[in-house]
Parts: sequence; C-alpha cells; structure tokens
Amino acid sequence: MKRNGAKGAFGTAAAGKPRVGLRQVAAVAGVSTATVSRVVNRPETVSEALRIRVNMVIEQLGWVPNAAARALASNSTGAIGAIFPALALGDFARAIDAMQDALAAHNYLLLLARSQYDADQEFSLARKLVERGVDGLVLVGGTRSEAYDAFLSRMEIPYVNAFVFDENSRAPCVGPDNAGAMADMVDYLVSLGHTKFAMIAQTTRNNDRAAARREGLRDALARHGLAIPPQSMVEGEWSIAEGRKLFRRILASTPRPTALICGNSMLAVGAVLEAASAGIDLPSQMSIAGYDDSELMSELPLPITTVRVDSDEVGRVAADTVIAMLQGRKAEGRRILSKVIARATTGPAPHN
Amino acid sequence: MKRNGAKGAFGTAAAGKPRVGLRQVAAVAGVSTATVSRVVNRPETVSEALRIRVNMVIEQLGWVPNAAARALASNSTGAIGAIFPALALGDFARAIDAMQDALAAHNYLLLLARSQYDADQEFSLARKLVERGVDGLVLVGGTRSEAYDAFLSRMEIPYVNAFVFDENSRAPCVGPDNAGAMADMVDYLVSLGHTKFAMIAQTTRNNDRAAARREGLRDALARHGLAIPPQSMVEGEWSIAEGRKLFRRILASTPRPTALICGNSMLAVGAVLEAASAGIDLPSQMSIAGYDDSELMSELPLPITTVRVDSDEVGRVAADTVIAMLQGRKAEGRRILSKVIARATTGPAPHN
DNA sequence: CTGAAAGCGCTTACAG
DNA sequence: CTGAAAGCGCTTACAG
Repeated sequence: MKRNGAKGAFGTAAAGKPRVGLRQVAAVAGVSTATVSRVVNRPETVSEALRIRVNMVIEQLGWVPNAAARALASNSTGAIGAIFPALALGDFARAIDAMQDALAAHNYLLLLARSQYDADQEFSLARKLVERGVDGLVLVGGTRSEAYDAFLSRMEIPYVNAFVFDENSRAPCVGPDNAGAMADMVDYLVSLGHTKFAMIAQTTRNNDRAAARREGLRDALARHGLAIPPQSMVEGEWSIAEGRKLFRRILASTPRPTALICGNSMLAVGAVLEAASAGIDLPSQMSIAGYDDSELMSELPLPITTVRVDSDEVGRVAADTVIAMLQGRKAEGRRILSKVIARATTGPAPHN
Repeated sequence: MKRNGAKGAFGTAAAGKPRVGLRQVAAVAGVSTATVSRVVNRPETVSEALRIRVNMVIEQLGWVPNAAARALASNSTGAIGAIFPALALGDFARAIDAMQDALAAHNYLLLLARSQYDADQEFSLARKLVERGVDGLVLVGGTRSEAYDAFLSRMEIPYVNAFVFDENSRAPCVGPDNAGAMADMVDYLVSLGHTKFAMIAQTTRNNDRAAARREGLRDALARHGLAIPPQSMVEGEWSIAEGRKLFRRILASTPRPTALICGNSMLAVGAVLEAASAGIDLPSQMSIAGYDDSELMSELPLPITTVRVDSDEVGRVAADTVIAMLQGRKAEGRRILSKVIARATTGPAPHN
C-alpha cells in the first residue's frame, strides 16, 4: 500500500513531492542502495571513485537520511538520553553542557528531559526515552523504585548514575562522595572550634544526593561527639528567598548555632544576605557555608565558603562511560573529587 | 536476512531473547497486529473486550513499542526539537521548563539542543534534529543564513522563532519586542532626567535579540535627541565578573554617564556590585538597569531595576504554536509583553 | 569492492 | 469492529 502516488526507482515524479530518499540517490548515482549506505556509514569500504560520485549526488539532491529508518534497520539510534531533576541549577547545568560536548565528539545526540525531582515522572520519562530508542541513559542519583530498576534491566539498556558514587552499585556511578564532601566541611568547621551546628538542607525527598549529604554531616558530627538538634535541621528548595526565610528560622532556634551549613548555593546566598539584614556579622558571630560553587558564591561582596564539585567532569565522564558501555568496553564508574573552598563567610567560632 | 535465529510469528524462541514486539502481543492475545496497534493508538475504535484483553497482554509481556518503527510507518515521531543558545540562562531556562510542560500535555517529547551562540553549530544541530525526525522545531531568534533558511523550507518542517517578534517573519514569532522593551527603559530613564547614557550590551554577534535591544536603545535615545558615545557602548557575555570589569571601563570613560543599561541580569548584578566597590552610590550618583528579571535582581540588598519578559509564556506559547502548525491549524505567532520593573538602582539624574 | 534482497517493527488503507 | 498484507526508508549478511 504505497503512500506515494507512483512507484519504482524513478517513478515518484508524479503527484506530491519526490521526497528524496536513499533510493533516489542510488538511482541517480547509478549504484545500489547498499553502496549509498556504505558511503555514508563506512566510507572506507567503498572505492574512492564511487564515494565521490555518491557524495556529489547526496549533496546535489540534498538528501537527509531518515533516522527512524536507520534506527529500525540498525537497531541503534545514536542518541543518549539524560534525565535531570532540573536543567538550570548550577551543577546540573555545567554537567549538561559538558555531557553534550562529550557526546557530540562521538557523534551522539543528547536527548534531555527534566523530572522535577519527581520519581514517577522520572520513570515515565525513562520509558519514553527508551521507546524513542536511546542507546543509553544518564540518570541522576542511584535510588529508584523496584519497578523502575526492573524496567531498566529488562530493557538491557546501559546507564550510569551521575552525581553519586557507590562502588557496589549495579550501574557505574560518576559523581562525588556526597557524604564525604559534607564530612570534610564539618571537619573544617570543627577545626575552627565550632560545636553548635545547624543545617539548611536541600529537600531530601527523591534526592539521594541531598540525603547523603545530610547523613554525611550527621555522621561527621557524631564522630566529633557532636549533634544537630532537630530544630536546627531544616529543608528548603533552590532559591535565595527560601534561604532567607529558613535562616530566620534557624536564628530563632535555641541554642543559636555558630556554624550553618546550607545544602546548595542559592540557599547559602539567601542565608548570607539575610544574616546581613539581621545585623549578624560573618564570620565573627556566625559562620555560613554552602554547597556547589556557582559564580555567585565568589562574586558577592562577602565570598561564601562552599564545597566545589567538578561538575563538568561529572558530565564528561558520565558521557564517556555510557559510550564505553555501548562499545562493550569495561565501564568502571568514577568518583569525582570535591573540595572545601574556604572563603570569607567562615572563621573561628565566637568565644562564649 | 533475518537477524534473529528464527522466523515466523512464534519462532523467535530459539536463540537470544524473544524481544517482545507487537507481533508477540498480537499472537498471545490472539488478535491481528492491526488490532494491537489500534488499541494503543486509537483505542476508541476497538471493542471494549478486545481492548481490555490486549492491554492485559501488553502489560503482562511488558511490551515497549519501538518508536523508530512507529515513526517510520506513521511518518511522525511525536517529538519536537528546540535549539537554544544556552540552557541555563534565566529567561531560557524558564522558557524551556514551560515548553516541556506544554509539550508533555500534548504527548510530545522535547528534544533539546544547545548551540552556544554559534550559527554553524545551530544549523548542524537543526540538521541532526530533523534527521532524527522531529515533527517541529522551536528556534531562538529569527536571523539565519540563507542555506539554513533554505534547509528549513526544503524540509517543510514547521518551526517558530522564539524570543523575537516580527509580524512579517516567514515563521510565526513568539517573543517580546526587544527594541520596544529597551525603548521603554530609555523613556523611563529620560523621564527621570537622564541625558548621559551608557550600555553594557550582551554580545550581539549571532544574537539578533541583543542586537535589536541595542538598536532599540539607540533609536529611543535619538527620539529624545540623545546619543551614546562609542566609548560608552560595550559588549559582554553573561557573567557577574564581566559586568564588574565592563563597569570599570564605563566608569573610566568621559563623559561619565548617569544612566547605565545592561543587556542581561548577570551583567547588571556585576555592574551594581562593582559600583558599590567603587564607592558610587546608587541611584544618587548613577542609575543602573538590567534586562531579564531573575531572582537575583530582586533579592540582592539593592534590588535592581530591570525589564521583565514573561518567559514562561514564551515557552508555553511557542510549544502551542508548533503543535497548532502540526495539526494544521492557523498559527499566528504572538508578541509577549515586557515591562520595566523600577527598583532601587534607578532614580532621578544627579544635578550637575 | 559491489549488488540483490530480506528484514527491522510498526501503521494503515482496503476489504469484509 | 477486525484482519491480511503492503509499505515506511534504511542496513547488512551473503554471494560474487
């Protein structure tokens, strides 16, 4: 049941437009369709004369190969899917950029989706991407429902967990040691004499990175014989306004902490700005630290102490790892380094 | 040349895995492949009994349709491509989020790519997206090379120009009147008595929005009998550090302007911060205004005057417009409103 | 190095 | 409402 008005290698001139396809290219060039395909996909297997001739015809006819047909025939789409909770947050944005570059270098296209920190939405997007035939997947975090996990292994699709690191994960992980990063921050602040801590964590629901950071902080404090009282542990999203509001809450709690750790850069900026509004001098009266080193953290009048994660590296390595898996090479995952960047908002604990 | 070890409707049980497909679903359900397809795509055309039976089998077998095959057979992929210069900049990030939601509501998937303000890269990404079979395209801006333009019309793919507005464009435009937005800002500042202007424009290369804003500013000034001297017109990227650096340059130029307009929010933040460092009081000694209303603009100690564009609306309407075109409905494009938000960084011109 | 032809997994007019 | 079957536009073993 032909959809075109005519048939045969040349016959399509009748109704509608000829819709140039590989078949027409082959006909005009006087070669088989196999040869055209080879010129495009494995040019080294074709004689130079034919290669040149075919390429000229392709150019002249302006043929654009149909990726759906190619995917169907070759069982591979040349696309990698990535699902991020959000696209515009500092660390993620940088990783996405780096990932796209790394994939492009290997001629893969990145299909990007955003789950809004919603587990169901992520699963549903993963299904859509797989249906659409991505060859591999980059996911954020390593915690998912049984059904989602089962789906992933049933589909036998290679994927990596980004922004987390766990050697025992079933999929390769490419990310920082979230708990360890926070422990480093705690150690740094304890070394400054702080004993009364508070935290404005990033919402931990559907966010195993944030949860790991919170636990990392708790464990590190415990190691020093310290603890955070419940009223000094709050959660917020990713905004300056939220950081301000929650800082007020922390301030009202007793005992007033001398060291506040924020779960992301925007919360930290909000807290620092609100401290100024409240007339609290940093760091003499209180130390504030963040997580994620966006430009804002260093450019504000009071540069903010934070944890820097090489997010470009996360994106680049995540991309390379999926590609390695697709090529059947060993894919190991990699722990990405993080480090405390001490700046003006932290200092020795005030004397009592 | 079968790739599977066996053939026939049931025969694939041999080697490898059965790879459940529509064919197996049909066989198990005891219906034709046509019926399975209808159950999935036009369920209302199938009797309830069959629909239920088939859906159970689909569920039980965990069948995931192959989008490549579907695209090839139906000549439509259910995907819309979008190419943005960058993904994480305030206005773009918001538009992308809104676009994704609007597309998802119509069951379209968004394929997102990033051109880095590079015209060649954009053209090449457009080709890749079209090869990959997107049904439509959302592009940023309305200026492109002849070859790119020709490609777009040859492919007969519906697309919209986002973030610009031009009634005479060959494709529907969904965006603000960039020149008019800047003219409004000029009018506002002139009404405050300013006559000596400077601008830190966003780089205008490959950016017709930034160019339009610069020209809009020039024209508006001319209407008031004013002009910007060359040394008071500089260009920068999207960063606080750049805003700081260029503010220093503006400050060193003669005559020193009393009103500075910045091409984006980060440049404005940098300029405002650097003004503070330079001991220049805003707005008594100088007025500074930005463009784009990110959270930063209102949350810093000195809230910054800016132009707000409803970017969510840009994304939403752009998505709806492409969908309308795909459905063969009239697609008109739409001018998105922008408005000046006066805040603390602007005020009456200082007396000489 | 090149070609003839089957097959990838769906959709959809056509006939009933 | 349902089914038999052609066709979507490529790729790729197989044979030469």
